Amino acid sequence: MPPRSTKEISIRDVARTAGVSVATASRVLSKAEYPVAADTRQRVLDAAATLGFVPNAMARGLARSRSDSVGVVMPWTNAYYAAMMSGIEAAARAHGLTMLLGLTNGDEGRREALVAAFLERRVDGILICAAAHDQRLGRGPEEMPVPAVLIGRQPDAGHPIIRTDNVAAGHTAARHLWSLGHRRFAYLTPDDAWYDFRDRRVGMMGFLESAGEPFSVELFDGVRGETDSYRRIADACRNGFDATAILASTDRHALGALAALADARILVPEDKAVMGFDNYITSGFLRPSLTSMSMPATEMGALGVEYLRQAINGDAVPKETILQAALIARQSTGPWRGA
Amino acid sequence: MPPRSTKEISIRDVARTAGVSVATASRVLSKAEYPVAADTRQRVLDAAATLGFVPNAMARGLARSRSDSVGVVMPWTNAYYAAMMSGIEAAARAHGLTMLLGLTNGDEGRREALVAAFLERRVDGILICAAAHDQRLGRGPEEMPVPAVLIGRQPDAGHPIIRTDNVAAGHTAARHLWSLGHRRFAYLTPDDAWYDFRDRRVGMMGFLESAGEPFSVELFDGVRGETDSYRRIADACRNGFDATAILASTDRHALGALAALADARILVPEDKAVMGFDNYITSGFLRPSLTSMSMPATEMGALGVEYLRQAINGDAVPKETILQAALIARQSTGPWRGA
DNA sequence: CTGAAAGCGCTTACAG
DNA sequence: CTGAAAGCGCTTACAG
Repeated sequence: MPPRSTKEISIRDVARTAGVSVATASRVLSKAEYPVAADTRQRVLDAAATLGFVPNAMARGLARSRSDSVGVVMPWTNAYYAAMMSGIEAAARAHGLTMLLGLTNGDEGRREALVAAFLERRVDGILICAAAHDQRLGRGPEEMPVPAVLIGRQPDAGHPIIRTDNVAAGHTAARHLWSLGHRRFAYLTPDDAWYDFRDRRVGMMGFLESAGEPFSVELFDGVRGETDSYRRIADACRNGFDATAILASTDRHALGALAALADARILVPEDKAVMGFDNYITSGFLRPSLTSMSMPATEMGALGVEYLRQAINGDAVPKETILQAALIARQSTGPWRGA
Repeated sequence: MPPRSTKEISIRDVARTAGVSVATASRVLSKAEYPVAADTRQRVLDAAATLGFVPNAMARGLARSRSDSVGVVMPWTNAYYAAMMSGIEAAARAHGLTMLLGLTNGDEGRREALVAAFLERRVDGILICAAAHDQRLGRGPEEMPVPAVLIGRQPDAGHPIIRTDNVAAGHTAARHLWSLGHRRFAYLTPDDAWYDFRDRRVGMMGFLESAGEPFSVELFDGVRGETDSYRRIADACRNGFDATAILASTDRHALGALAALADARILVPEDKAVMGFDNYITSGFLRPSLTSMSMPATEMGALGVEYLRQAINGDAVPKETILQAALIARQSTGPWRGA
């Protein structure tokens, strides 16, 4: 492999070829508004094109103290975060920002390492997408030399935050099941340490307690994924599982539950109803199709970048923005035989 | 919002505080191996810590002509690419590389724009993850000032490429269905323009033609997603659909087919078998669970970064690396009543 | 083991 | 409308 030429062609070469100063070349190349004689401008443009000039963003960033980039820290790349990422990327592109992506893979200790790395790269802003379970407080605005925006419920570090009203989502979900006649509920969740899952449960309980009729709730916690969910519900079915409405804290949990019920020959929705959160793209094509609360992941991502841009421009940003989830009713919740 | 202090604390401040030259400060701060007197080193480290020094990666990159970053262009953030991204991010982190991410959203014209943007940022290498349908040739190694690696089948632009043997995957899939007794096949696909989907079909045909017994294949093409897939199979069911083995070019297509069959009261796998590609995380929890060919997406991503690193170091990289998909047999393909 | 100095490629007051 | 020059914050031969 031949060594790549050590000297890149620079704005100085462009200036020389165009017969102008570097200052002028810089102006036509990057200050659209700056007044430059038309023919001078053209000469510079031609020279740049001929030489195949590719401006060096690091040099530019160094000179301007601005990198036109944003750092994004995310826990994983599951469907929920993938949707968020898609919203972030589109908005970043729209604003001419490059997106630096870092994943914590559930190790929230890595979050600070990622933020530090982004800071070395002098990103203009940082987007921190919650791993819902982290109780740790990240650095606050004082220790953060650039604007940061949080997406998803997480400890209040003092940055603007965008999140979904999961209490309301849980409330809506419970009300939907209740309206179909259900009074005996089960709630499937990994852990109360995950804000979103706890909020959904709290919302459910809130509705039930305000409904003014007797009800029961069986809590299944420590449920990690679809496999866990499957096992727990399969076990329950063998031991007189009397809940008729299973509210799963995610569609993936719901999927495990649906599979367990199917294998136990329990009909959905005739015998028991199942409902989840996230409205995974696949959920409408399950049989029975899965009722779910659709989360505004893409919107939160796009809004996060928008806020970041505003903050970078020195504009004010709402301290807390709360979006709502939407009920997508499907076959898994009704018509229910008991109703 | 108070204006952020315009002057960041620099290595010069660290040097001054430590009572050494900038050169020495630089050496202890970024050349671990460089011989520096122990106490001098400590003074620099202390000064840096006290001042809260955060090295400026743009300045560093400018001086070293190296950014320690890689650009990644991806079509979307669906589950397949999300897995790939996860592999890329982990490998990049392991090598101390920052990942810049750009999405084309299916608009392959944007690929070149992304590459150009990455080049301005002077990434050390570029990973181009195929949108399988693009026939356009990207820039070749001559027009690419940094190493590039392609992931996924795409036109040969001359860069090292890592891909999955989809012909073999199609072959394996067909053989699996054949071994269960199926002779009448259907293949569901968006379009032959997508290399992966065409290769899977070609592999299937190759197996069938070599099997030495009569067979039939009904081709469903132009099938875009699960909704399309549902409609097409629902239609077929109404019009004497005689294939017994439905091979879908992705699990999402398979999902639509499964739903259509369920709604038409056609039993899977008793009456017809269904099989897909991708082995989506959910496929094992469908009822019937879905047999699928598992793609090495994460591995391809990780390997891509590995190759990039080698190329950046000037080491040779295999021109073409072909990984294999794995058969994950589940209920949707058997035991089949006809066998 | 340490330092002075040139250089990386751009931008931007400042002066004309 | 244009240019000379200083500066952004680091690295690295070169010399000692």
